[in-house]
Amino acid sequence: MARVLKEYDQRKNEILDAAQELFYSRGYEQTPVNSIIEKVGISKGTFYHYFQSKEQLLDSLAERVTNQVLAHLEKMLDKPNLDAIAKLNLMFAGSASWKAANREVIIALMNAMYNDNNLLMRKKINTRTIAAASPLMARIVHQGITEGVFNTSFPDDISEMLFQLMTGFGEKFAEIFPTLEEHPENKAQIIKILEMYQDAIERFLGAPRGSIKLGSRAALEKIIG
Amino acid sequence: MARVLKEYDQRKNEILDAAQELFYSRGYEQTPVNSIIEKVGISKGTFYHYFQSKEQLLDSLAERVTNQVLAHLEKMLDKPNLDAIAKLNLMFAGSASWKAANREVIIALMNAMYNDNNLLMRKKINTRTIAAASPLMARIVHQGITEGVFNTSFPDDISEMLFQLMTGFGEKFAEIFPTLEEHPENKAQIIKILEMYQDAIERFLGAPRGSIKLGSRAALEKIIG
Amino acid sequence: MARVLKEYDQRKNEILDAAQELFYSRGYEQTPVNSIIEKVGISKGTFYHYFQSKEQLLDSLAERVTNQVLAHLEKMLDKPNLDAIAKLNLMFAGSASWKAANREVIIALMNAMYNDNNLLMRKKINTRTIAAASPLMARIVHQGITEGVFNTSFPDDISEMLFQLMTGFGEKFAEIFPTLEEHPENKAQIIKILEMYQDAIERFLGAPRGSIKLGSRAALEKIIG
Amino acid sequence: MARVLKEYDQRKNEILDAAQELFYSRGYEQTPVNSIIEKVGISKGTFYHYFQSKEQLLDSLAERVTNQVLAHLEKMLDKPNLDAIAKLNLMFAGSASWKAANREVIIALMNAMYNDNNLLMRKKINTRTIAAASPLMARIVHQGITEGVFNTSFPDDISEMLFQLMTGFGEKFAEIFPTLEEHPENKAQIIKILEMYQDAIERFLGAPRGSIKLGSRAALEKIIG
DNA sequence: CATGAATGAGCTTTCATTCAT
DNA sequence: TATGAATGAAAGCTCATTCAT
Repeated sequence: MARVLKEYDQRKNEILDAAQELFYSRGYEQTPVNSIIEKVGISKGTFYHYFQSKEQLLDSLAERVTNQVLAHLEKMLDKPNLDAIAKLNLMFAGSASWKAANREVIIALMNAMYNDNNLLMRKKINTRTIAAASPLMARIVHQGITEGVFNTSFPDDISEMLFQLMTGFGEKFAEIFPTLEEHPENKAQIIKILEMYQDAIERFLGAPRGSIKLGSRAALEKIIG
Repeated sequence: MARVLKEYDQRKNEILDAAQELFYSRGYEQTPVNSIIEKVGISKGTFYHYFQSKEQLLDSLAERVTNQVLAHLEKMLDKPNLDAIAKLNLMFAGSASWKAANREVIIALMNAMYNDNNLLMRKKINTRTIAAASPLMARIVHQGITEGVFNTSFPDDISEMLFQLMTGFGEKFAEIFPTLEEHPENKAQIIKILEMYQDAIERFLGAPRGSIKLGSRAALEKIIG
Repeated sequence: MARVLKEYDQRKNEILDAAQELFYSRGYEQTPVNSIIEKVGISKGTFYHYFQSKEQLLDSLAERVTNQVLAHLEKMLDKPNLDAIAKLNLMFAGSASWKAANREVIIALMNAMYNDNNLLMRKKINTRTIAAASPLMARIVHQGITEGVFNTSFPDDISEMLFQLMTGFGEKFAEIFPTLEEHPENKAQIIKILEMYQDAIERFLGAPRGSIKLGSRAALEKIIG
Repeated sequence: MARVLKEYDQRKNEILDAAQELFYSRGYEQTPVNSIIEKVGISKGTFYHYFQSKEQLLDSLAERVTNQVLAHLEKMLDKPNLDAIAKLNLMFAGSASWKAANREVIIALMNAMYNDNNLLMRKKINTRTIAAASPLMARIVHQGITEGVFNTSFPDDISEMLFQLMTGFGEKFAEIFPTLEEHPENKAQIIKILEMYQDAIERFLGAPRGSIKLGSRAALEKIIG
């Protein structure tokens, strides 16, 4: 193999990129180190020059994804004059994977994330994201209470539960979405479930009926047709 | 090895028993078929006589566990003159793993189930249980609506969400519980979270404040001290 | 590869035989498991069916060699009417590798055993042999004391030292022997060193001058010419 | 890493120092080049600038150790008016590792040298030391013969055998010494074996009874208590 | 029904050494 | 002199599954 020298960080990210794609599509356990290095075009030794083990690579990956998500969230929420409900809806809409424009990408993403081969990776990313994002969300909940639009006795602990619900919705959506092509009648069910989760979050937070949007109707229509 | 003849089902259940214990304690992927047959005291050939593959064994196991849980639930709910809230609380209390009497057993169970090595098995059992138990719960929700104590527009879909919440509480509990020995101050947090989940379920269902009990206070005290 | 079924012990010994030959000729560390299985004509899995690890194979091998040596010694010494000196000389002569008839075999054996690639195996075999054979030798020493031909205050500990000397002689012999072809004048040195070791053993044991023979002169001549 | 320029020999010795420590504590085969360069704080390239290969480093190390030992011996024996027995005892006492003051250091040294991971290094150092020190010892033996206190027909070859015995004693000592803490009763055995080796050397050289001391009783007591 | 020897592709990891900079 | 990214052959080992008996 021709020797190609690169900057440390660049090479490291190349490996992380390749691993992310492969882990998403095949799962962590089902992805041999060999596949990763082939994809990057490096040798075994180079891989282990950057990561002590395959598992450590998974951790690095989870860390990177979490940081990206968080940076995205923080940037999005950095608008002082937004009210709590707007911020929350922004958060939901922003983190919703469906904002992506086309079906194929979404299906790929769904298969990637909500796949039994990927439970470990998902768990790691989820745990880290929840830990890091909970304070952000807690701040929004407090703001909502101050604004008089939320009403809950558990502003600091509630965020974890909200994440659970969102994850739950994500899984349910991922379960039904791929069936739409063959069973267009399921479209109604998706909408119903969306409304159920929105209703749940509203009740949870004691927010006004119809205030919470897990995604704009327009965005949803764009995807599920 | 001496040849031992046994009734087909008995032998099959012996294998399932051994596998269950090993999968719980080490995880599915981390348990080689060899360990299972050693534990049971049978040969390779015998194992593959009863199960086509290791994965098929996992499925059988998930099915068996689900059936047990379900039988338990159905038996428990087979009391026509119980009101919906009583039934729901019975369901929560019954499925709560903490009803077990002593700390050690609970810690073992927690480590068994809420362990990253066991994500796949947990997922399979969860999915099956939710699918099978949702109709049961839906019936209770409908009963509650009829009785005028519940108020929701999604009586048929809500049960899945309720299971999610319960699982979520289980995970949170499993996370904090083992720390109690060293940090008794976390006891307050467990109680707070319990109350949060109860509050959430009440709000979801539109049930009266204080009506839902994820477990009696007495039972909880018995365990967390 | 065609599946060839064999009895457990037979196959195990086939593997030990192959390993012994390879370890002797190349050394333990320098012999990959792959070479062993190729030589035997079995698969990786079969190898690990019989031995948990490569190191465990080495231990088994050392054990087998030791047992063979010991069985040989015990059989040889099982003559009640032999006096101590005769027994000891028998032991030396018997264990002397040079009793083998021809040069090539001896050179091969020498290279096999007294080779820096083989230090670990040699050490393991030595340690085991010494531990097992010391009591045998101690008994002879005691017999000699009783017969009035030996005189030492350390009859029980001396055997280990005797083995050391024999090993030492073996190494020295192995060092000089291969040079004889090119430097026939070294023949005298070998004889001198042989006499030195004999003299040393006699002095240790307080045995009569000229009583100890590490090998008959005739046998030696036969080999070194 | 900042580029650090040092005198060639100084840097080379730094590498040798690090390697010596690591080889002693982990063994040659078990010490990767990476560990050495990390310890020294240099790069891969620098290492290979000073040593062509890892094996060549081992040889350099063995050479250095041998030279140190030899220099020590020569300095010690550079006293014209000492008689042969005194010189020999000085040699034994001087090379005995137990002259070190405290248990911990000795145990560390024992573990370092008499460890199966270190057979190769030990062999190399031994071989070199024996080759270099034998003439020194032969001179002492000749002196002893002249003085009428030694009596042997093999003054020139005997030294190698003496080294073997000393090594043998060293190994035996290393075997028993670490057990003393738990089994104080082994102390008597150590003393007995010491006496056996002294007796052997005396008989060997034809030296007067009680003349040879592998170490002063006082020094021994100081260590084994 | 039961045995257990046999398979072999596949895994992760190691590490002495090279070489462009 | 010095750096450290890159190499890649080779290692030991795992384990679900097969099949002759």
